[in-house]
Amino acid sequence: MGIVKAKVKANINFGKIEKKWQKRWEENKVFHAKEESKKKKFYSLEMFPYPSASGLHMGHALNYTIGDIFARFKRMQGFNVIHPMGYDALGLPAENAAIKAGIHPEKYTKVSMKNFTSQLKSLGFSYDWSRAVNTSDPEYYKWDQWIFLKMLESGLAYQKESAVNWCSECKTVLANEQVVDGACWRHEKTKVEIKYLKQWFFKTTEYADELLDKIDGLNWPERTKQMQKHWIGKSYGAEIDFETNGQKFSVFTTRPDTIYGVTFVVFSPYHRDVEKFVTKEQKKEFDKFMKRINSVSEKDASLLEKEGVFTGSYAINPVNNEKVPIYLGNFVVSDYGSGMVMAVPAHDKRDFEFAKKYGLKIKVVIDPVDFELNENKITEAYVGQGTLINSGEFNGISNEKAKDLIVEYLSKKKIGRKSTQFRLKDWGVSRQRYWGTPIPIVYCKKCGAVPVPEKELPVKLPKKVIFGKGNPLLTNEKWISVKCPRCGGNGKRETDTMDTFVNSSWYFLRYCDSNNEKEIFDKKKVSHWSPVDMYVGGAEHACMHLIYSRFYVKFLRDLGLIDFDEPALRLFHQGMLHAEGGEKMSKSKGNGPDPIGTCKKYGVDSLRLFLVSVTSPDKDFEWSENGIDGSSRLLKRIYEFFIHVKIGQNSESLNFEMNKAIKSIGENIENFEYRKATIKLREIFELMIKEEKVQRGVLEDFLKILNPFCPHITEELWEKLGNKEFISLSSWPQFQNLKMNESKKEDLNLKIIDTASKIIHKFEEKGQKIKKVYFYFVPLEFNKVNKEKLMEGLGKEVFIYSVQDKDKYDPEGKSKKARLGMPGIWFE
RNA sequence: GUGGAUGUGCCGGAGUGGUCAAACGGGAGGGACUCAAGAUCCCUUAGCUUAUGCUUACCUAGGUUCGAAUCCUAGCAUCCACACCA
Repeated sequence: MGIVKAKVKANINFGKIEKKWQKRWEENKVFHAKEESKKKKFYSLEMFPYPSASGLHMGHALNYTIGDIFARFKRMQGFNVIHPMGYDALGLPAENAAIKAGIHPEKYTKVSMKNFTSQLKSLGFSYDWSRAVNTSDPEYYKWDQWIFLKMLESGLAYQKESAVNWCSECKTVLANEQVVDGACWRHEKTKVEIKYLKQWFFKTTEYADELLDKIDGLNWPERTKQMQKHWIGKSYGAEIDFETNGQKFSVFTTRPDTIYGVTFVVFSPYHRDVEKFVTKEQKKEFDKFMKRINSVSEKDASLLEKEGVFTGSYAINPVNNEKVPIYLGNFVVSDYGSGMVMAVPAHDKRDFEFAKKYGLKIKVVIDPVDFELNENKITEAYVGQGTLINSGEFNGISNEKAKDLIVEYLSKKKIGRKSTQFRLKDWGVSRQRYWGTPIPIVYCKKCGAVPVPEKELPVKLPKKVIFGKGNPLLTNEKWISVKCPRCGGNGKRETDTMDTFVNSSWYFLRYCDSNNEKEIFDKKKVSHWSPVDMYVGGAEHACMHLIYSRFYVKFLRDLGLIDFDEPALRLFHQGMLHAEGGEKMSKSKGNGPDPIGTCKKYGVDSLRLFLVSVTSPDKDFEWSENGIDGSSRLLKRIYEFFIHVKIGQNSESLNFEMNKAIKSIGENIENFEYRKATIKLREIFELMIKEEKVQRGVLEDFLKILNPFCPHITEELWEKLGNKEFISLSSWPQFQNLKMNESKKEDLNLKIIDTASKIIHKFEEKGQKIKKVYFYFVPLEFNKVNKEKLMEGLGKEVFIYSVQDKDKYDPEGKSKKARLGMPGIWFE
């Protein structure tokens, strides 16, 4: 019999309940978003996933749980919520699978997406699946191509030569991530070479100022904003014209005040004109140097020690006509400024290091004033302030002042000018691979690069290509050969595809009208739902994706397609999930718990609750099997309680506490303090089970505040209470100012008496006699206290004031200490 | 190096200047129920000790205050991001 009893007790079957409600939600289109609603809209979005073959991982589950809780909460608050999901389906892994396992990327992606969809559905997220987008669908990337054409028309898309990583074995370009220790990921022995290809760029720099200026208006995490600012990196300085072999080139500097201290000039090895400067004598050294540099990834380059080589040429400093040697240096960034720097070793750390290494001259031009800087004994660069010396007519001027004066002087002489520079580069969008959006361009011998006409879009990816050698698109001759759209002559298609960040830069707009076949989206629909009100995703996208989408939105706005400036008003980054034991989770180690398996074992609601109750969602946390067991236990107890609870009048204090919980949990969710909310839920549950009977309203309120976290079990219990409608569509309980105030007033008096007598006791212990006690209350509380009670409780003469009283007796300004719950106190 | 964040008991973490030996969860120990296990429930979990008691406690050192985990100053440590941007 004991076994039977146990069975009855453990009667909750999470899996069955989950399936039941997921099916009902879907059948009743509970989470479909419709424009006609009179309610205020709310756009709740999580970053869409790349559908990889390995399926959903716990990080996804965390990301989407955080977003789903928010969306469900907003829905209950009465907003018309749009909460879509889709797939960022184009990308390298699918192509790698084709190369390594012979699976066509299309098939790989289809299977992965199907798998993702069923997994996401089984986790009970409240998505409107009817709006799903798939970026590998020609009906989607058609609009990527359309935007490309618009960029081209606006002069924002252009071609220029740019360096790429090249593997001579694969005969293909490698992404930075495919470069491992300077060699190809598939051919360890094949060193990566640098090749220059003509590639397409988007002029992100055109919007640099706006991208920078609008950051402050965003309700985004501070560090993300900081990162974007740094990424855009606006700096003020001057361009100065140097001359060599009769050719002028301008150098950007933030330190024009040190122009007289230039002792050499350094070019980036990737500078376009580098070879022009290399003399015959230095050719050998130059070649040796270039061989050592074998990745375009500046990350790699930055790990190298400072290295350089003399070109054999000299440049002339325009202010004093000094001849200085031209070097190449691996620390100079090719895309920043003009790809070259004037080196002032005495006053710049990097230049100093370089000069020491190659025995170059060091010339001091700023006198630190409080100590002497000797050129022969200098051990590190002096980057501080001071007075100019060795600087011709500018000697004796403070270097800060000299900055402006020298720029003025340069402009007058027409050898330089004021300038601002951005670290932000134009966005190179060409990728020499298959599984991306084809660039809608045809090359014609007569007409050059000709855009494919809009009505011929989409340019679809051909299915028949060969993977593994070179760019797969080059292997389909039939697809490549087309007539030139302009002259009708023989042309060839562009075989580069676009960076996949292109696809993700505007997907959130397409969600608003994802099935539109006629246009990119309906303007009205987008302006109804957008911009995104709440965006949840990983911090790793702080720069790339989140800048590119801001850029796209500004561009589409200027095209007149949308009427707002920023893609997402509020942003939240979830924390990183670590495997049990603290290591990073990785597929290779196999130490990541699988969300689907976990749900089967403990239930979806248990997982959801656990994911947000360990720590605050923006902090990293460690997976714990025990922890989820704890969450699961709580849900079982809740279920158990609801099955057996007697409905009837409960204590007044439970009503009061429930009311408080409604308020604070609502605030907690709004601020992503999910953990605190779950703590309150536990507390209120503990109070509830102490009651003999509980009112129906209290039970329902409890289910409602639990619903965003645990939607399945709450639907089930909601129905068991006799409700016909979905709890997911019910409204968040109203917070009311309940009575209880009476007793609170008592509390305040008692509390003050208690505290004050403690202090009095201390004073009197020290031998100080106290006769009078003065209290200074905040105005709100001033009326709530009772002077007689205080006198009685303390046995002293009591004076009470409001903080605002002008003629209060307050010798030590104790009234300033008053706050809610505790007055300022002064004794005599 | 630059920018940001953080330091609380065995662990994860709440925490408003007084109600803090510090919520909640996990872990550990003990007990109840059971033939037993699981589940569930109860208790304990800084030290002395068992008293409405004392001592030591919220990174360290100072300070403000009648009173500090909470405010200020300095230091130390940890984490994250960007890393040679001229």
